[in-house]
Amino acid sequence: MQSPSTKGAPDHEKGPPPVAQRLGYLLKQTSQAFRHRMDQALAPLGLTTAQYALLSHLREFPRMTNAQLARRAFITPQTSIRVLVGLQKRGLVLRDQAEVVNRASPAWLSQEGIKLLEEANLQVMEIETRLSKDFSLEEQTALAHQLQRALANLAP
Amino acid sequence: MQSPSTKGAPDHEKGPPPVAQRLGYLLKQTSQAFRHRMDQALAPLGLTTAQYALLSHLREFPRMTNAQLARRAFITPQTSIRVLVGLQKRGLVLRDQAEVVNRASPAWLSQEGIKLLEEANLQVMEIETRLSKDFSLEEQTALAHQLQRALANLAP
DNA sequence: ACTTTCATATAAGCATGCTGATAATTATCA
DNA sequence: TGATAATTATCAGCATGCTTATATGAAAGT
Repeated sequence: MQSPSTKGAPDHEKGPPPVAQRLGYLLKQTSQAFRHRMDQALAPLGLTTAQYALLSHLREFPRMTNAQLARRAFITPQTSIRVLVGLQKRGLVLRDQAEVVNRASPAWLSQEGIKLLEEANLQVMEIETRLSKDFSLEEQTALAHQLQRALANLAP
Repeated sequence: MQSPSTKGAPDHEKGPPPVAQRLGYLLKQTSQAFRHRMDQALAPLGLTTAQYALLSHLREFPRMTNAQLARRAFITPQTSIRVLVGLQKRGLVLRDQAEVVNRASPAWLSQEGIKLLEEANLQVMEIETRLSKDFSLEEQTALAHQLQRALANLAP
């Protein structure tokens, strides 16, 4: 089977490289694999990756509003509100209507939420470690820096 | 604002590092940004990133069946069939029921599909280039290799 | 004071990723 | 041969990302 992209031709006539070799594709594949592992590890706790992420952010910075949470997680507020309300209905996250100031309603973790998050952290750190298990410290920071550069390059 | 994860404490008591510093999170963020750029660039052509990926795979290896396509793209066949049928309904992808062998129905691009893909490629290669615009060739391959290693580490 | 602008919350709809099902066909083995 | 296993296509349902849209307070400008 011969791909049309690999036929010899002058550069200006050549199409794009095979999908499997592109950085963007590799990035997606790796990130997807990571997400998949996370979902599998968290499922027994009744959590998804997005829910775990939201709990984690809220643990680091309690009393964030939905808008702040969304900015921190780099998702739209419409996406985060759904996850937030879901966790609130399960009693893992609390929000006090009485505290609403400027239309913004701060959220924080319940005791139950903190407990569940800590259980989840055990699973997640294992995956996080596994991802870079044969990376030296230098390689880990190199990867992080390169991803940050790539991210910056993509900014508008 | 002080995160609970950054308080000084013996290692065995310390919680996980801040979310924003974790490799998995950075990976997701970068991949998401890339996907976002892709969706924006492809929208004027009426294509999504997933549709573009499917068209690209099919251009490289025509006559793949849905199952083969899914394996190549590392997604489930249930996901790819939806995208495939959508493209088929728009006439960008063709599948001949008469050619069904072993229950498998091969797919390929219509002329229109090829044309649209080639337009899309112009946009996409620009983003792909932009991602690594200030990377030396060595840095590019280093990033690719590290992502491949991480991917392998995550494999079951 | 009135209007225009801004930030927030939240709903709704679409695409894509997943899992869980079904049905059909082929391959395999007892 | 007849039962069991594997492969394929495809449906349905759920979560999460996005965009578009609405409502409501707060702030700023004229």
